[in-house]
Amino acid sequence: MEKLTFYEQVYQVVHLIPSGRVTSYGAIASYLGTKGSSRMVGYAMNGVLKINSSIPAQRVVNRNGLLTGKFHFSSPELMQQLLELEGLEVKDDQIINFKSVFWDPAIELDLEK
DNA sequence: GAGGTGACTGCGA
DNA sequence: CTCGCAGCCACCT
Repeated sequence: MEKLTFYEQVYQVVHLIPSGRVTSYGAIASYLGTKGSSRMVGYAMNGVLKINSSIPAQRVVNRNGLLTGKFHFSSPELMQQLLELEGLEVKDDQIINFKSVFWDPAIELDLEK
């Protein structure tokens, strides 16, 4: 793990997000060590989506639980639809009970350690 | 090599 | 409460 770009690192973490859970860009950034650059996570997703559209990017939202990046999907409504299919509640582009479904890689992945 | 961009975040007014 | 500004860093042209 040295030649991997930020995109690939983000890709792996996002891919590890369990169904029905969501995380924030800041959480991923913090886990990757670049906590100061939460923007890079979102930027990475944009690039990763182009090379691999199978990534559950709908599980990645901003720290408010708001679907900020929904417009980057095939359709803006697709992101909310995917989240609802996973059992999440979305209202006004915002995830209901967000903290209850929040999945922090820095905690969940570091738990076994 | 340098400049521009961005799916964020936190703090101040 | 809402709105605005600055910092942050990797990737692309």
